Amino acid sequence: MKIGEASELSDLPAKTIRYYEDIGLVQSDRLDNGYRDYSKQQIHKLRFIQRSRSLGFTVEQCRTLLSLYDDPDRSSADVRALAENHLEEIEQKIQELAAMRDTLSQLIKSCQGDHRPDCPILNDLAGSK
Amino acid sequence: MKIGEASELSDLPAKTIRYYEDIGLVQSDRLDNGYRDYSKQQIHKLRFIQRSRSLGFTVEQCRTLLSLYDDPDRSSADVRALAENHLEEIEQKIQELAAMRDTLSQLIKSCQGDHRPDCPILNDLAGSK
DNA sequence: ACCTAGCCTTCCACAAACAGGAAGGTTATG
DNA sequence: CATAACCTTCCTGTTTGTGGAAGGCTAGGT
Repeated sequence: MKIGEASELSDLPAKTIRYYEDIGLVQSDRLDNGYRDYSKQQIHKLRFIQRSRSLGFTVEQCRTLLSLYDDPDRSSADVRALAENHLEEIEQKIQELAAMRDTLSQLIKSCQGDHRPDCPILNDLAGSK
Repeated sequence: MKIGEASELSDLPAKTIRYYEDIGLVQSDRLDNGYRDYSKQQIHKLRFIQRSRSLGFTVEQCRTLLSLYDDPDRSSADVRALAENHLEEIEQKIQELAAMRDTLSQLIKSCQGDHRPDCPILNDLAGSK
């Protein structure tokens, strides 16, 4: 199976698949003409990565997850620890964004948004109390 | 005032201030020895940028905000539109992260996290239903 | 036989927003 | 006069890809 089909099946752009190969995340076989050739196994890995990335894991975390997946002697505690770590980061990010959201919506509410230059948003950014 | 003090007053690393100058966001005067020299006005701008960045505006948005701030003929509607735009992006990001969080915490909950290799997290990533 | 379309290849450049570090100049102080 | 604490410029690396150039392979149509 060539990269175009692998792309559709894995829901990853061909360019991204080549990139993942570049950084050693997934290998590929080659046809006689030099085209990349993917087995079902490799498509499976690509989908695994796609799913992991969609949950926000970094590429390096995906690398670790893949190696855990490939290791029959893994302990689920390791996987869980990785996931918990990631979850905490996500939750922290949400907190930060929520704080921004709250401040911003306050500011927006207080701004008339008309043709006049007077603007509480700019006043706030400028540090005027 | 030299960059060290400007850094403390603006709560921006000196390195970042130099970077902002590089990309034309804030200028600086120079002393005879070549050191950067900042006026109160310029510190004020740096703080404006710091505050804007802390609310998640991109550097380019900061550039626009600064130019609006400097323009006495601006209309507050323009500022407000920019802020609303940004707010929507933040809210969308929060939605995405919340979805990740929900999925992840479900998966974590379902995983024993012990010495055994059996792991629902990996199973999910692998696409097994 | 030739042309075109649609695949595929490699390689290079760019994105955002800085951080780290090298190599070296300046200034105040002990 | 040496040292510390500033400051300077310049180069590299980070993360995760995307866009494009230049060119090879293959099938189908005329």
